[in-house]
Amino acid sequence: MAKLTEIARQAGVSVSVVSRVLNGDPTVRAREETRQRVLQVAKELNYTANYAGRALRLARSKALALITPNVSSPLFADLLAGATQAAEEADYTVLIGLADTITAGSDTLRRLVGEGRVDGFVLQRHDDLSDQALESLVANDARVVLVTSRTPGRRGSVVLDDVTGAKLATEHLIALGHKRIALIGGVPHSDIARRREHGYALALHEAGLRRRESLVCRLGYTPEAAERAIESLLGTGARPTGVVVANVNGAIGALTALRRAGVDVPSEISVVAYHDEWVAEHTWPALTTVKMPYYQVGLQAVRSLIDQLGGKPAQDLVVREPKPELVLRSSTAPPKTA
Amino acid sequence: MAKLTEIARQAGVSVSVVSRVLNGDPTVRAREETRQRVLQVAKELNYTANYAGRALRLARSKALALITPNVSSPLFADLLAGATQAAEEADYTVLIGLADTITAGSDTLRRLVGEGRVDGFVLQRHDDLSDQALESLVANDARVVLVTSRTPGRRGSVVLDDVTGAKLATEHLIALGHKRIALIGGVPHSDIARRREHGYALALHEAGLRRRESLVCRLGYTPEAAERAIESLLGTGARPTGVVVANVNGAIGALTALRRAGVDVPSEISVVAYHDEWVAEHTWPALTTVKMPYYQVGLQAVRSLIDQLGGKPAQDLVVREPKPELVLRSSTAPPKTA
DNA sequence: TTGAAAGCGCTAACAG
DNA sequence: CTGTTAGCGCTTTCAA
Repeated sequence: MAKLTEIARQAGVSVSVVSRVLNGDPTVRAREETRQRVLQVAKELNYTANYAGRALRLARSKALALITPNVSSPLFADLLAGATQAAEEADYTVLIGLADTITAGSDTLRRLVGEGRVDGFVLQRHDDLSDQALESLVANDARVVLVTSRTPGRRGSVVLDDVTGAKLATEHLIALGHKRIALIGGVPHSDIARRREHGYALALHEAGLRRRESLVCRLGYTPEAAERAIESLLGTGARPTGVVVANVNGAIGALTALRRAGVDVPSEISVVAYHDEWVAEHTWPALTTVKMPYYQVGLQAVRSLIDQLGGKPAQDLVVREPKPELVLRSSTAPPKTA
Repeated sequence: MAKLTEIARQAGVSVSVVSRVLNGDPTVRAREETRQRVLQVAKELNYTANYAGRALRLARSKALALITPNVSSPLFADLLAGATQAAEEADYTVLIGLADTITAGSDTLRRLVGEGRVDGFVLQRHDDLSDQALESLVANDARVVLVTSRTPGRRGSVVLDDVTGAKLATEHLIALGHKRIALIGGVPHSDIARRREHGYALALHEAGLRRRESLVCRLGYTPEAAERAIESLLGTGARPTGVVVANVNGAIGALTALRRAGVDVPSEISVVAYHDEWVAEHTWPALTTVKMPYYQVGLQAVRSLIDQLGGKPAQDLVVREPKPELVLRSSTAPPKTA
């Protein structure tokens, strides 16, 4: 790879001029002719700045890491796309890290920035990483922004408008005439789960419906957890006629469990899922979902992060646009007895 | 972050000693006492080597990129896990890149290594990137290994044993007594598709069954493509009683299309899919699949790559272990008329 | 308007 | 057994 000295030699100028011209240094004050010559030679030699040299000199890598518990989801793909977009705008590169290794005691994060591999990161916490663990990991580090989840006593996060989304899902069932509506939510101490549950409760409350503790399950977002939730729901005396599942994957599990139990969807029980992804179109019946603006979360998160790295105060953002959107498919219908 | 000079000062030795001790330089020949002191101080100061400094000096980043058209699949997660494992063994880091931007004219790849961000990459080509385009991109670059696909006239690849896998899927239907077996394969010019089709043909041939051109569709691996394939298959005079779909996602689309057409699976048509992933358990009916060793592909690919970077000649590998495995679920049964 | 030179943190060849 | 030092490619201050 061509380097600065090479360009300088061929263009008959010094390296410093080359560097300044190539970086569009505002104080270029180089003769236009010289400038053109430098650019010309750089192009001819197909110059690309050596990353390590620059990083060493600037003490900044211009790279960010996006840490997630799970890459293999279309939802993550959206998040990534948004993050990548924002990174490009600011000439940053985004690396992806698996959160498996991020546990309370781990110093993976500190190492990543300590080594200077990345300047900061966007962290999507694992659902069962406690608030304390999280805080001990990231403290008040300005080089981190949390996504989809946040933690008390710490600024720097971008989350979905979970309450509006969950409320929308619940309202859909209410509008269809359902009165006994169950919630299959996340694990008890997650703030995400709390917000979604709040949206659910809000919708019930506004409709004047009673919220029954026996109708809310808090086992988590996996298909298996939802299967167990359905089993317990079917075991109760007053079966729900509709259920909102706080996650698509859970909803898929719920459908499986209902089918196994011989309960028809939607005629006996309606199911609506939080989050939309392509499989929802291919389940049986096809899932009615609420689509959330994940792309925006990624976008805002890295913008925030870059702002923070630039010294701006950390913020806690809630993405409200585009608004949560109901995607009507076939898993919801009016209750039989309505 | 603590740096070498700092450690040297506190330990009362020179930087070179520190560097050698910390890197486990075989020629350490340092007094055990000195060694311990250095390690001690390094730990106290929580030292981590600055990445840029090292990369600049060594002219190697010790990082690899895994380039893929699609992160959002459990299959990719497996690949990644394998790659990460192998990378760790050799003290490399793996970055993930999206292949969207990798088109014929693009210099993204060249740039990545040109900048010195990565030393090489594992490339999973996009299905509709032609052989020529691919070759023009990677030429005979020793810093690249191709996964799941390969291209004539180029060494350095790791692929699945597609023919055995597809053969296994087909044999399963044959064993159930099916005679008219269709294939929903990949796009025509893909070498992956060719190998899978070959496995299918081989199974038919060994069983003495005739292979009918009207029963093989080559529209690609997406759910939509498979839906169209099913429609055309149902339109033909002699309907198949079993179909092997060369990809899970396609199989999910196939199930949707069959349901829409009112064709019962498996009583009227059996469906078996190539590749296993969690959704297969949750479709209706649950999909019988052939599970392929994706993890191993990732593992071997980065091992190969690291070998190549070390100057060893490029190889073309086929992963045969663990063997393709039939995962029996509910989408296959003997044909009605058997 | 341009050039010389220092120095980012590290490794390794060489000298003691 | 340990220290000195050059230099990787780059940016930037200072001088010309």
